Amino acid sequence: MPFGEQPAYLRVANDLRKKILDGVLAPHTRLPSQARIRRDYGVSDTVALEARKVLMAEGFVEGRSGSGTYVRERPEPRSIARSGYRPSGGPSPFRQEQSDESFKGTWESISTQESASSAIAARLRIQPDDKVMCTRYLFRTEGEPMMLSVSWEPLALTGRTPVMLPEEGPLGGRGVVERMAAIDIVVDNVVEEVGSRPGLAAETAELGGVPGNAMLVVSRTFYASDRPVETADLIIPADRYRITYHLPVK
Amino acid sequence: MPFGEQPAYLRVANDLRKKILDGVLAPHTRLPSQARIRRDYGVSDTVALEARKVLMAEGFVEGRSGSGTYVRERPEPRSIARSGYRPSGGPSPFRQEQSDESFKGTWESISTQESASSAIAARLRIQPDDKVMCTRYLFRTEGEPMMLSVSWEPLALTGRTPVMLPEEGPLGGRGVVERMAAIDIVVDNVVEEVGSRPGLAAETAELGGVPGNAMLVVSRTFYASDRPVETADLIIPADRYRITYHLPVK
DNA sequence: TCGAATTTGTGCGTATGTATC
DNA sequence: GGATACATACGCACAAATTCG
Repeated sequence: MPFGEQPAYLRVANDLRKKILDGVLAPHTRLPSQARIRRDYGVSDTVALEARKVLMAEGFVEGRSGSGTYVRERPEPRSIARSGYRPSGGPSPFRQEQSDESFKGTWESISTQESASSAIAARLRIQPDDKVMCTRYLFRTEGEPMMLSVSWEPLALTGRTPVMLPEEGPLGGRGVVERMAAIDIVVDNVVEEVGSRPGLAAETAELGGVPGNAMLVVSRTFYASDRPVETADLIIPADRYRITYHLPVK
Repeated sequence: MPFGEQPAYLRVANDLRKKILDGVLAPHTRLPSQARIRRDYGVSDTVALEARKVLMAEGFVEGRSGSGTYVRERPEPRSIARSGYRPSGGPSPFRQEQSDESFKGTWESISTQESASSAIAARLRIQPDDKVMCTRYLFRTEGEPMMLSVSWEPLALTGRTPVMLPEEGPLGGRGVVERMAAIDIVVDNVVEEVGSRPGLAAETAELGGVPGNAMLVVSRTFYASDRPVETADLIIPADRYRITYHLPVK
């Protein structure tokens, strides 16, 4: 690569990106195939592959094995409502009610009993290696994977009660607040810490995208007055979703 | 790759990631070189390269040409409180920027009168090209740039009042809620939308980092009952900060 | 100061498996 | 089934940056 030039795979990626942004390659259309790129740009297979990888990492295109590489739609990120504040009186002019629907999708979950890591122990204010019930979720909306979630509950609270398993029994899948109420624990406040970090390979494999795509991570802890009763990490693709908080101002 | 297995480059990446997370490979230490990975894991050059690329995309390591691939330090992001809910009813929570420890710092600002873009007009529910007061902020904590902010207020509300300029006059720098109260507008709720996107060159130049580094973007709108009175974008480096909401559970 | 060895980053050609059409 | 396309994988070459004797 002579001085001052950029790598061939970036030159190809830049040209294809420009065509996408200019609308020459519209959403849902197929990118030139790897073999086609090789001929069109006079580059090797490797360069054509690397160029496609760049656009995939940037979220402009997605590869479908056996079919082709397609330009992705880049819709305005959808909002996920994280608090249900309503102004008192009158019909609410806000749209959170609709965003709430986004959580009405389907989900899969699996629960396992584990020992608390030091990080989780600190969040739940228990001792490391204390037993916790760990539940992993994959939420979908309209069949599309939307959110990964890992939840931890101290077994000291729920062990040997009907709500020990979050998704089993009469209150299965009813949420932390209702389940805890059933064993006389009043959940009355929650702390949510919102951050963003690159997605891990295991996460992007489930939610779509490639390793490194930005994820929104919500670390949520429910409290019964001052006592933590559940903590969870919610992992959400940052390019497709935003998180909305509606708060009163005192 | 037989059914049920994962690609070799992910197997290698997973193993190296585990060593980083377990502390076997501490920050600032060198990862095994590509040639070394090839021998250690019995894989090809391509696989070793791809594995390193995964870890680089995930932000765990950074490559230095000619020198090696090094484990990055990952400092725990600091929290920025965005809601001052107190179970016992403590001090008034608005204008966290000043009352909260994490925001004890300095800021610069500059205000200009502008015409509302269509996006801002929609957020403030005014007509495009209506006049707005636009104020740009750069917040610092301990001298470190922490947050960029751009705020818009409809001049139809504040024009020809003492609070027209957010940072001037007797209530300068006192926050939206107090300033609006001075002209008999009761700000009683706020919506914050948290998202993440790659930082633009202009933003990373002011906040540090390189273009493409993830930024947390909070789109905040203050309302007087259902009327928008101010909207702002807060732009925060995602690798250094998280945003904390403390909420009651109904 | 010089030069050799190492390491990353880029690039090439090829082969194979598997998904889709 | 055949053709096409993507994804993974192997082996190699070379330039640029760094390290070290």
